[in-house]
Amino acid sequence: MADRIDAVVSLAKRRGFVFPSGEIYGGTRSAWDYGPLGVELKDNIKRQWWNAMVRSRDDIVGLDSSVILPRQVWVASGHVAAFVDPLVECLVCHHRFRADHLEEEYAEKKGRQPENGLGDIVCRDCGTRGQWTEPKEFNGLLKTFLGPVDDESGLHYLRPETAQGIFVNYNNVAASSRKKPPFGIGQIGKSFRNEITPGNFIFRTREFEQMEMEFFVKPGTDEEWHQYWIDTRTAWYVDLGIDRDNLRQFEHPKEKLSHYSKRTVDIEYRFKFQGSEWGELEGIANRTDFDLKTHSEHSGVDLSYFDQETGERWTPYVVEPAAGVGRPMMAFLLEAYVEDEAPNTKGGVDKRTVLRLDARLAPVKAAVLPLSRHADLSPVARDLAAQLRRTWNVDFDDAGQIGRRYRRQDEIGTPFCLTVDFDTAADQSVTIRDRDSMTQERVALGQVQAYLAGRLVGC
RNA sequence: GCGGGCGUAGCUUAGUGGUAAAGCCUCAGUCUUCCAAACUGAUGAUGCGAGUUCGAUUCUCGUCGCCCGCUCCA
Repeated sequence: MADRIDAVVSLAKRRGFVFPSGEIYGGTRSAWDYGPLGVELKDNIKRQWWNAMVRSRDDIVGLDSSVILPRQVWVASGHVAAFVDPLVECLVCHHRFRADHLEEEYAEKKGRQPENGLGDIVCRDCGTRGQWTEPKEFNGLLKTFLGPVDDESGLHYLRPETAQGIFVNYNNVAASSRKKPPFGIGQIGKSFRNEITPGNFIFRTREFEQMEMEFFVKPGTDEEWHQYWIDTRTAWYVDLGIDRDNLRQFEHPKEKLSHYSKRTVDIEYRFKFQGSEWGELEGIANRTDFDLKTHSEHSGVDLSYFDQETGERWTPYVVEPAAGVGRPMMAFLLEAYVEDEAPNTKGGVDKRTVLRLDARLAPVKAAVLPLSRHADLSPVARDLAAQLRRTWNVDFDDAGQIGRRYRRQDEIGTPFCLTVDFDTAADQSVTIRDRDSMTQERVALGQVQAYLAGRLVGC
């Protein structure tokens, strides 16, 4: 239901997760800024990915490569050819098609090339023959010009994927870290694509962040590794709180595979967008030896591997789990968003909006809430918050009624609320309330740090 | 980029060719106040630009943004 998405988008803006970029100037299409809570959540997602994919494994190392690469990289990678499409538009129904696709379809159907080019081709949608605009180049790559002189010689592309930075550093990384296949290189960073239709909140944007890992394996073992990564990556989402029923694996049809891929499986989340129920979180592609081979050919630098044990020389195959950051973030928010009911002091029942985010993802781990602004409470509470802040992101809030403050924390997914009350001075304890179970425990001030550490494992 | 729909406080909604209204949120204050509903007060909007008009939030045009579709994919 789109209501749920609307509710999350609204919450995201109201509470400072995500803002439209450049809003005071009317906003710019398809760019979003991450606010104080958004940057924490996004950072937590990236940290969890990095921990799972790089830190906790001895067969994967990290990299942070440049957004700007030599132009030849994108020629070699096939992106210049694949991302620049000649598009034509039907003059009658205004639908757009790739000119080369139309001619291919014609040739496939009739067994011959169209004699008059597009003049022979019928619009797939409205049936009109030969009424097309001139083909227009549609470039999916963002351009920029390096150097003080603004001419073609300075033309560079912003990377449409982080992966190529890994491939061109393959030798550097393998040699310096003394890794040999099977091993991987992980990277988190921004990429840029001139998407024709950005939208659905942070789902598709022209500037976006990726978490990519290129895993280099011996040819012949690639399919096994591919399946391993499909399963491993799916389990990662489940571990961080996504219901397995809201995930599915989508097998790309052979004819729609990217220019570099032998097989690609997407992990999709049930976003329930209007018009499409499922949306991709992450694509796991078997890129074969396409990238290392093409860079070997274009650069003249040999990127093959000599296996000392068997005496064989081969170019590694690459299995690539490539995730977005914004997409999982949106999925985690949607998954966590619930409106439940909680009893109030008046004997009635209130609606409660709560983000049931995994504690590892929650932007704020704990909130310290003095029962009131009374002079006896706030100093103790501030000291406690300052102490905990050395370890976690901790909020302090003493404004207004206590119930309202609990709800505010629920709304941003804070797992624990610590309340300093009028007994605290006497018993040196605070009340710790759990977001999900709504249970309360009295914990001695000296034990708070240890109590939270036991419940915020991995944060 | 093209076609269609839509733009009033942070949110949800009123309203008018002549001073733009409310609820929620937010903020300040009161109250030994543990789950958004007490009391008092405060901030805050017609997306932007042009045209018609004595006067435009209202009518017209452009632009920007959002939604749907084409397309693309993390």
